[in-house]
Amino acid sequence: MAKIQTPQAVRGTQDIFGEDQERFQHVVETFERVRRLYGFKGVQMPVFEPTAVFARSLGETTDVVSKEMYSFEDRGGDSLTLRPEFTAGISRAYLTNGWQQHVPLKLSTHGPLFRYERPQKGRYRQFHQLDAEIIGVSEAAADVELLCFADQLLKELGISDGVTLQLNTLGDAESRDAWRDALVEHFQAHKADLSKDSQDRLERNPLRILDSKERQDRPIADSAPDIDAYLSTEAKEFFTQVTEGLDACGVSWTRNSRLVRGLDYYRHTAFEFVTDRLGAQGTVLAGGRYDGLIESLGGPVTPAVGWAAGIERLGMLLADVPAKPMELAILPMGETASAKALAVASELRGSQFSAEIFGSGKFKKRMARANQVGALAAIIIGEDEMASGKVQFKNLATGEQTELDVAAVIEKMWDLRFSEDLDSFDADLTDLEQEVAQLGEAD
RNA sequence: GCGAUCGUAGCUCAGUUGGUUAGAGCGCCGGUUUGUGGUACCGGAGGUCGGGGGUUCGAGACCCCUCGGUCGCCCCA
Repeated sequence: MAKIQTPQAVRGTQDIFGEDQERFQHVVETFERVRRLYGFKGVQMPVFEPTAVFARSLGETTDVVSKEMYSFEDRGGDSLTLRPEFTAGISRAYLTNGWQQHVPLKLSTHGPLFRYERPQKGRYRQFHQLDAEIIGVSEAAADVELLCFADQLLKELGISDGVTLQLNTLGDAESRDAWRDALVEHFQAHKADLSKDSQDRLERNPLRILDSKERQDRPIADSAPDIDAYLSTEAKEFFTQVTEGLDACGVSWTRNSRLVRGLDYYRHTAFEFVTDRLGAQGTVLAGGRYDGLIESLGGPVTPAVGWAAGIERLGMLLADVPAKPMELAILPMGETASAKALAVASELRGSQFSAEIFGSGKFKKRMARANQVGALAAIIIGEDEMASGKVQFKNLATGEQTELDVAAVIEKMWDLRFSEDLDSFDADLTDLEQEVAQLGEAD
């Protein structure tokens, strides 16, 4: 029989395992913990939606819709699309489930998204995001709360160093249109000097010329008018409330008047947390206010703000994530002991201790393995122990070994776990004391 | 979609102007040690040199195509 060629993984997909998985998991767990602190409810969304959900909300002409979506016909002939982002699906759910009754609605979710793009580091065809949205609040307080959440998340992940929050306002619809006209006029006057890409953008998406990376565009983009002169009184007031709110919460930010969004439904606040540590994929978390989106899906005018963050990108910025060590390693000797090992393992696990059986291979090897997984102790079960009903309990830190029954093992483990916690508490305390001492010296 | 660059063992990489049986370190398995973590020493497995075609007496190396990674552009988290 001819041997078949093993199929390859689909381009731009990843098999996340080992250290990468630890990083991924750590990002998600931190997000889940912090979002509760802010009272965001979790929500699970379908991975695919009718194509219209994204086509309408993102706009038919955007790159995402026109060339990056995974769209297909199902067996019933309906056009479906693997979600390229969360916001549109959440807005659809808000309308189809009548979630208006829960307003103000604070939602968070995370999961895979799909875009047909050229893969690079930190950029995949199936990628994963964290997402947070506040629907139904038109006040700037929602924008501030969302940004505080984002800021705290990055701090708790330990990656806020070198990441800056860039902030801008796009004003309300009226301000935005006035500014847009002024920009088009400005760029039209310099059209001949713009790059070819930007000349295209002038037709399609003039705001985007502002953040062009093309060298020849920079002088023209830099000399373009800021929105400030075109902001209505209300829009100006809104932005002031956002920035004052951030200052009050101790969230640092910088104004980037060139930061824009291409889509029409974006209003007021636009922001990006940016790092220079990821090359071209510098944006780590981004979002803004999208008061016009739900209306574009056929719903009532509904204010909303949200952000999304790339899990892979956050994971890459993380310092080493220590793997959670296994607490107990069980080493049975021989057939009957193997059966006994399973029983002992379930008893230990039932008492909330993590335990793994290393049942095959050389004993010496298994002992080394126990050490490698970071076990606090090894439990050895052999002929002698089977007879006595006890096990050998070896503390792997001290090398001390005693014969105990399982109940005594559990007791001993509580002590061990407690003293571990105490040690790490002491370490934290020492760190704190040092910080305080340093602060004292600084004064 | 455009441009550039790279692809040799599980991983990180050597491999001379084209020349015999393609190497090293780490990791893995085994032995010295039949029920105890480390070190050392010894041994072993593991490669259709990403894939296909071409040039040549001879290709891991040169040419073409293709797949994939990476870096820019576009777009975006």
